[in-house]
Amino acid sequence: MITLQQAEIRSGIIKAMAHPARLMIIEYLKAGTKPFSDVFGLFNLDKSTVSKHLLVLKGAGIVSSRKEGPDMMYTLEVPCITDFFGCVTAVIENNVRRQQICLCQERPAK
Amino acid sequence: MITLQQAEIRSGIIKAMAHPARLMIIEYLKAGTKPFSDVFGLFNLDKSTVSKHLLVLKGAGIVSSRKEGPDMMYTLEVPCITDFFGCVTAVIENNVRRQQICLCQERPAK
DNA sequence: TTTCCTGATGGTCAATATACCAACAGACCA
DNA sequence: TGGTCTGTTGGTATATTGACCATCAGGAAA
Repeated sequence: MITLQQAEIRSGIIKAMAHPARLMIIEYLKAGTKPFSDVFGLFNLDKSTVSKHLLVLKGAGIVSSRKEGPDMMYTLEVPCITDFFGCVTAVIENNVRRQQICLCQERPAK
Repeated sequence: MITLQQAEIRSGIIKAMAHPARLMIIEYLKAGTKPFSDVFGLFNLDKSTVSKHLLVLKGAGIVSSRKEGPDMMYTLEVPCITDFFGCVTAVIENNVRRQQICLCQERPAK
């Protein structure tokens, strides 16, 4: 059985992924190292907000950064992270099947 | 590229995992269906707190519940979730290697 | 030097998450 | 009918998160 301390460390990593913007950043960096400006361009968010999201991912060890000329380059350190999304998708599909959530439209009132 | 809507749905699942107690519950239920009382016994937490954690996991579709006699039985619906922990462990080990965190003891002051 | 350009940091505020205790609800037993 | 066992729900207090704006810091260009 996993200890509470182990669970806390793990949840630190998972918390870092638990935000839509950060998931999008992870997906985006899967294609390779990108400059901050490209990541920023994905969102309608303040620069500071995007910077902080990247800081969270960096703090968790999921991405790394390195200065390159005027740009700050961000790299996904642990690509296996994205393998997990397959399972998350399985959860979502299972939920849809069980009609716990519906992505298409409301069910007609009975 | 993943859409914002997809990212929001995914992050809902991941948020549900992003708590030490809920990670421990997931690990625990990997061994099979268990009654509430067993899950409760893992923690020094109020009954209501454990019940709410289970509700979060259930809401995300990660576990399901079913009444069995006097007990409420909880089942892990998506065992692939735990495969992910291998990657999380890889992140942690990478962090340790890079000395971003240290599980053993403080480095001597230089 | 002064002026950009790039991105990080600090402050603040609203929303969310998480814990506890207390009270409740359903099933079964006395 | 009341008591007990099981787990859930409601209320509340506190901590954390995430957004914005404003400001700052470092390097390149004028």
